Amino acid sequence: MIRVLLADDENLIRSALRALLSLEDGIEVVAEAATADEALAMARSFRPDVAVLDLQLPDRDGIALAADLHEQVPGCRTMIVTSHGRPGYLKRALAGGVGGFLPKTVSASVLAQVVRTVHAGGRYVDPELAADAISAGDSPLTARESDVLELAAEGAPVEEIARRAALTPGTVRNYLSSAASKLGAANRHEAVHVARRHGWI
Amino acid sequence: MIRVLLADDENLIRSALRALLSLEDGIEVVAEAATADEALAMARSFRPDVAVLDLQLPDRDGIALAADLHEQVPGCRTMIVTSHGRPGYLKRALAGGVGGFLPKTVSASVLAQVVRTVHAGGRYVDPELAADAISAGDSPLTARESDVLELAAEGAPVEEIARRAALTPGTVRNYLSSAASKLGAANRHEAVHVARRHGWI
DNA sequence: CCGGGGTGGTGACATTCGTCATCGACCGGC
DNA sequence: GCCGGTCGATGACGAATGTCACCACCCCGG
Repeated sequence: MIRVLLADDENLIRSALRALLSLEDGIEVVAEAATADEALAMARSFRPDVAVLDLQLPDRDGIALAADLHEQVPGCRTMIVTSHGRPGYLKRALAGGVGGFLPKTVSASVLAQVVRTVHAGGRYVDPELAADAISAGDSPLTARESDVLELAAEGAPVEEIARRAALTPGTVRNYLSSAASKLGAANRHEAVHVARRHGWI
Repeated sequence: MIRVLLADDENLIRSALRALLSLEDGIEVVAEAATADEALAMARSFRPDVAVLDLQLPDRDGIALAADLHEQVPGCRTMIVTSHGRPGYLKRALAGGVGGFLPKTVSASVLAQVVRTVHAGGRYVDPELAADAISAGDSPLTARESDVLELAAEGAPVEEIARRAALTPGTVRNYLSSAASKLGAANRHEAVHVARRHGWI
């Protein structure tokens, strides 16, 4: 019997997934959590075999949670289910030792199959997401460029970004400018959109 | 027996909801659709009592779909389930005759109860969303301001917005300026964020 | 019929932003 | 030890943007 932990902030989805997985032979949902912290606590006490995580949790993202789980609950394999299959996330997830990465558009039988695959130590990535990730490639941005672009995401003026990044306004504009040109955007706001679409910020 | 149509682009969620609702007495899922067009066609042939719609469908949003359903499939009541409970959407939905509006964070039992309430001709709105909507109030933007702000959402320069809106760049700047000041934003990009958060665009 | 509000426009002005050249410091690899 | 890349900064220039004042038109309600 594969013991599964579910982590998703949406109650409805969570209980729905539970209902789905319970219909499968050899799979048992032993715990549910709505936040990453809750999931971590649950995992420590219930010791599940596989953790099925949503990518976006209220307190932090599923990738960070997976890393914590691997560290604190050895023997618990992880897989991520998400609505927004940005290529960058997939790379980060795989680099973090996540065993499966699926969009929520897959069918229930695929989900159950992937739970089994991951439990057996295998890996599974949705073919379409994989294709996106390969064609999208790595982020061309440097670490600082990503930081600054992220701070620009809310539409704040350069001066505020500078304060929040502890940089000179001039430097901020340089980074934004180079980021925008790397992303083929006309300005930083379009650059934010491009980077978001690729999962680079 | 309440006959239900499910419309959600995410296969997993859809079949999970089906599994959930099927556990309830007196509720039967008679059709599933992944797009608005598909849902419309399904509804015409299956004549469901209640349509449970996702807010975001690939071809158009759940509110527009609900309007089409009311027109083309009389006797079919509608309710919307969503991950993103922006206040503006709720208002638009209720104005469009939608009977129920829920976030996906509700429990399965609430969902089933709301299906029954809506089927009986009643209305149900998640209390928290209702509170948000009331406190958020109406959009302070005029029709044109909203249009222009929406075109600005992708970070396009003023000139492109002007072309796409068939306006002079100067006029566009006037609208954006007044929209930003109404929203308490320092620039149009921040204004876009504020408007998005409230569901006004 | 008059006023107010929304729409669409013009012109001017100051500010912000994008771009570029250039500089120094630091770190890694060859 | 030198070279290249990233980080951080400065200054300068032109273009884009935000802001304001003001105009005209239309429509609707009082």
